[in-house]
Order: sequence, then C-alpha cells, then structure tokens
Amino acid sequence: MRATIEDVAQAAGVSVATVDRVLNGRAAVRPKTAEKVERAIRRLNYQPDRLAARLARAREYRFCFILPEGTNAFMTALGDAVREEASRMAQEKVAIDLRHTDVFAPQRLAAALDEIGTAYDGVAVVALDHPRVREAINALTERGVSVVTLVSDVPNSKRTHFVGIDNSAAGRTAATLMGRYLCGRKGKVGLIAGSLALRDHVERQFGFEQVIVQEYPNLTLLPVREGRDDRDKVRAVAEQLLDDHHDMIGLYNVGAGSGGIAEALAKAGRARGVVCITHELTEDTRRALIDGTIDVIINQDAGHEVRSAIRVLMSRADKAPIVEQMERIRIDIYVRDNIP
Amino acid sequence: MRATIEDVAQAAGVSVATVDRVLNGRAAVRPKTAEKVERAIRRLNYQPDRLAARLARAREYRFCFILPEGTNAFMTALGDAVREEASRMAQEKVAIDLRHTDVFAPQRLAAALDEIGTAYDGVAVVALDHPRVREAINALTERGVSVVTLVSDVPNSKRTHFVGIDNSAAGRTAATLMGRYLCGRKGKVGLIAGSLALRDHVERQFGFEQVIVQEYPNLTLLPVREGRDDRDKVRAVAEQLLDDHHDMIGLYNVGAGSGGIAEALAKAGRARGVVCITHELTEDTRRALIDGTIDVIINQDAGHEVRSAIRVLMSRADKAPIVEQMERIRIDIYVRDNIP
DNA sequence: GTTGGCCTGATAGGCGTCTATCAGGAATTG
DNA sequence: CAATTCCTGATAGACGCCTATCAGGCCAAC
Repeated sequence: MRATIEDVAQAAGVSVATVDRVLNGRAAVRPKTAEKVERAIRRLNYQPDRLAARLARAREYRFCFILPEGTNAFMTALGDAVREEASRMAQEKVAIDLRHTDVFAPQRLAAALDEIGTAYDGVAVVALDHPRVREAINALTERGVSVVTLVSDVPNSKRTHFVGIDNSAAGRTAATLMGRYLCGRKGKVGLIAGSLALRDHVERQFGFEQVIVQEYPNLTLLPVREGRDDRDKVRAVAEQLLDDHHDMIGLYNVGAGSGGIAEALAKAGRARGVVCITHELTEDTRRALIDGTIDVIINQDAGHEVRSAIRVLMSRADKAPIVEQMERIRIDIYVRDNIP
Repeated sequence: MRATIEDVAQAAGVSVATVDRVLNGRAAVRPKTAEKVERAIRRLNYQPDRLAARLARAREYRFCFILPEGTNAFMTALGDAVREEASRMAQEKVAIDLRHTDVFAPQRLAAALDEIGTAYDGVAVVALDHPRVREAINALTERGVSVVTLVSDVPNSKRTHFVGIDNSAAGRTAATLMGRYLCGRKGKVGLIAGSLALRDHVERQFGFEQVIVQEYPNLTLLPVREGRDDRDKVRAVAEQLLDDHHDMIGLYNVGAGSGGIAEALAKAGRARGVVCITHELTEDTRRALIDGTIDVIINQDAGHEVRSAIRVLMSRADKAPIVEQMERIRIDIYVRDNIP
C-alpha cells in the first residue's frame, strides 16, 4: 500500500493539516516541525497522489497556443493538432485556446503576448527571436504565467521550456544525407529559407553549411534565397535557381512551402537529377516523396510537440517535475518507405 | 462545466444509481429506462471522469512484461524501460512485473504464458510466431487477460494489439538508403539475421530484398546468414562475409548484435568501403555510427514501445478506447547527426 | 498579567465516481 | 388477488487530497 497523507501525519506526530501546510506552503510552519514532516515523508517515501490532488483541486487549467497566421501546411497541421488535443483535454479540465498572429511582425506578436495578461496559466508560442518579443515573454513569466516556446526558440528569454527539435542538428542531418546521396559528384547545391529572422531557419542553414563545407568539398553552396515559407514564392525561387544553375545537383529547403519546389523540379524535368531535401511532412511533400521528386524529408511531429507543450505546461501548473527525456522532440527522417 | 453523473440522472429523470447501473452494467435495467439514460448521456455529452473513476475504484492494475533472456543490447534497453516505467507507474496504482524467458524456445515461452493464469490484468510479450505460443496467447485472452505483443507479432492470434514497428517497411527503408548511398555502384550486399524464426526479422529481410531486387539491379544479394542476435557470432559471420566477398559493398544486419559487425569492419579496414546499415540504437551502434563504421541505424524507441504497451493495457483494463494514431510506433532513422 | 501574534490541531465539506445495501414500488406469475 | 420476482431510488461510505475555518496553546512584548 502506498503511504497517504495521514500516514505521514501519524509518523511525524503532527496533524494532516500541518503536513498539508508543509507540502503546499500554505502557511508558516516552524522549521523544527517542518523538518519532522519532511523526514517522515522521506522515510515513508510519500508522494501525493496526483489523481486525487487534481480531483480535489477541481482546478481548470487554462492554456493558450499562439501560432503564426497564414496557410503554411506545417502550421496548419500544428493548429489541427492543437484543436485535437484541446478537445481531448477538455475532458480533463484543461481549456486550451488557439490564437493566430503575424509571425513576421514582432510588435504584433509581442502585443498578443502582452494582452494575455493573467488570463491563462500558461502559453505556448511559436516565437520570433526579437528583443520586443523576448521582453513580452519575460514579463509574462514574471507575472507567473509559464511560457513555452514552440518550434522556434527565444534562447535568452526566461521561457520555461523550448519544445522543438535541435535545428542545427537538423541542418547537419540534411547535409549528411545530401552528401551521401550525391556520392562525391561535383556540383552546386541550392538553399532556400523562409526568412532569416526565424531562428530555426537560421540554425538549420548554419548546420547544413557547416557539414557541407567540412565534409563534402565536392559540393559548392549557392547563396541562400528567401522563399518566405510561401509555396508560390518558393516555386519561383526554385525555378530561378534551376534556370541559373544547370549544374545544380542538390537543393535543400530550410523552410516551408516545399510543394513549390516539387512543382518546379517536375516542370524542369530535373526531379531525378537533383537530390532534394525538405522539411516537414505534409500532403504535398508526402506525395513528392513517394513519386521521387523529393528524396528525403526531415520532420518534427506536430502532434508530439503539442502534447509535449501541454504536458510541460501542466507540470508547471501543478509544480510537478517534468521528465526531460520524455519531452525531447526527435528529428524524424523520412524516405519513401517509412512514411506513416 | 462538464456534465456529472448527477446531471445525467436529473436529465433522464432517474437516480444516479440507475445511471451507474447502465454505465457499468452492474444490474438489470429495463430497456426503456436504459434508453432514457443513454439519450441523456448523449445529449449532455457525458463522459465519466477517468480520474475520479480510478480514484473511486481504488484498483490495482497488474501487468506483466515477458522479455527474452540474454544480454542483447536492445532487449536490455527494453527491460530498462520497463523497470523505469514500472517505478513511475507505481505511483498510479499500476504494478508491473518483468519476467524473462528463452525466446528461441516456443514451449518455454508458452509455458510462461500459461502460468500467468489470471494473476495479471494484462501481459505484454515479445513473442515468437509459433502455434504453441499462439495457443497460449489465445487461452489468456479467453480467460480475460489482455495480451499485447511487443516488437515481434503473432498475427493470427487473438492478441489485443501489436506494439511495434512495421518491420517490412523497416526493411524497405534500409534497402532504399542502401541503394541511395551506393549510388549505382555494382557489387554484392550481405544480409545477416538473428533467427529466421523471429517474425520481425523475416519481415525486414523480405522488405529489404523486395526493394533491392526491384529498384537496384546493380546490387547482388548474398544469401542470408544467421547471427542469432549474438555479438560474437555476428562478428564471426561478418568476418566470413568480408573474407569471402571482396566485392561486397553493402551490409545489412536485420537483427541485434551489430557491435560485432562494427568490429569486423574496422578490423578488415573496410569501414569506408562498405555501406553498413543496422537496427537499434545502442551504445555499440551509436559509437560506430559516430565514427563512421555504421552509416545508418534504423531504430524503434524502446521507451515509447513500453509506454504504448502500458497505455493499451490500461485502456483495455478500464474499457476505454485506445487512440490508435497515438500508439503508432515510428521507424526512426538515425545518421550521425540526429542521434539523441 | 494582559494583549496580540504565531503555530498547530481538529474537523467539516467538497471533488466525481464506485460499491453496497435496503426499502418500496412495479411488473409478472400462478 | 396474492406471491413472487424484477427494477428503481435513496443514501452512506469510501478513494486521497485540498481548502477553509475555528479554537486553543504557546510565546514575546508591553
């Protein structure tokens, strides 16, 4: 049988009320008494029953997810995942709201964060690394609202936790696969990013370039182009690249909108001649992966990220420790044979 | 506010006792009354609070994991994961036992299953696909003990669920990476399996051969060798292969004991000349991946599998539905840049 | 010694569900 | 119509913890 709060009280020679005061810091307890209680807790290896605690608290958790607006497929998937989890969690007294804002406008994002005030117990946000945003995050944290950055981090802020992949490792992964798939052939490799203001994109690019330069001297990197995560724009950029560089044998898209790349490659008839690596498994990229236009997709699982963010926020809300190792988001590699 | 059982009772014009009888089939209820209750449930979208239910039931769940004995690194990792989850779950009134048995002996495994009797609410087992084992699984199921197969399935049995990866897809994945890494070079590819009695190994081999034959005519498959998942034996087999075939440019180990391969490759000085793909991320394979002896590792996450098995068993135990999509185990691909 | 503040104990009531029991009403049988 | 059997309602008491309140003991300061 597990020890209950009553067992602890008895063992410590105090009342349950006092044990509770020690456990939840509800009121001042004389150090000597507290010490007795803590010894009893350790001795009995007492751990409060989280189920009973949540039931008793009858507490509503209120969380808010702030995602970029727009129709980028990955963000849509993230939004869907949020909605899905929201309805699942509703049964457990967890209310989750979903808001959208313009990613590329730091003031707007910061304003959205500011107006959260204290209406929520926690916030998960796809953030932009900008002083104004960092400040808004810090302000929230100080008001007691825990903040989790999602997908793209703001490293120097006081955010509670970052839920997402190691983006420079993701870039290195792409580079290694690019290098291996090209087997020493000489040629140029193109690089497309969404925006160089997004930290995750910059980190991926960094990791990619690092490995290509060091390990694959046969490959020449072309200057990065911005595609703004927009399918049509990405397509245009890709067409331009293909047109300008007939000796381009590899193409890596750091950001979203990869459907445009697939189109450009197919149209140019160079789907086989160019090794193409992109991020995020969506309808578009999935199809392109199956038909061979895209060779590898690096993915982060939106569902996992959302669930992880919620777990972290919940743990913070009831002051429970988080299991770090369970919250690590993996860098998934998909080739056409292991897509789910 | 969520509807409670009392709301339902009131809406249906019956007592809570009756609602409870309908919900838990505790006693006979007149069809007409039951109908009223069910309508009220649907109307209010009532769902029993699982936390409160578990608290009230004060029930101990008892589960048992049966793993192969021996020191194969992956199985050790699986065992560690079981122990870790066991201690985590102990706080939630879930008792998990861990037993070991000889995998390669169907009678022993079946006997172990038989003796479970009804001491547990559920069993997770790394199974051998053998009639005797199948029968033991069916017997358990019929006695009301839910059985989950772990890692290796017994497809025609009445097991509740299979927790593990799609092994033929894993084999195909390995083949695609092998084919791409070899870039059209001509040569032989070796194949090592643990035992051809293990369903997961056979399936991987099948998937691998299928893709190599269809897509990479430049590659010639050597006949499969058995390594018995034993590091030393695998090493011997690999050495033999390297010795016999100087034109072997690829090597795929379907089973465990890949540390032996790394040694053989290093010793023969052919780490760079042979593209090597193995399964399961362990200390050995991880090191070999980093130093370049192994090129790709296909992995299934032991922790995820154990947690998934527990979730499934718990759901069965309190008759809750399982979220299929959450229980899908992914085929992880690791290159040296994305290892956790 | 009185006053006030600080600690502690005792206890009630609640969270949403399960389990069990008992009594009485309804339906069925002969 | 009586005697059963079958359903249903009411209710108490868990499960383990939280929250709040009140009373009383202790101590220090005035």
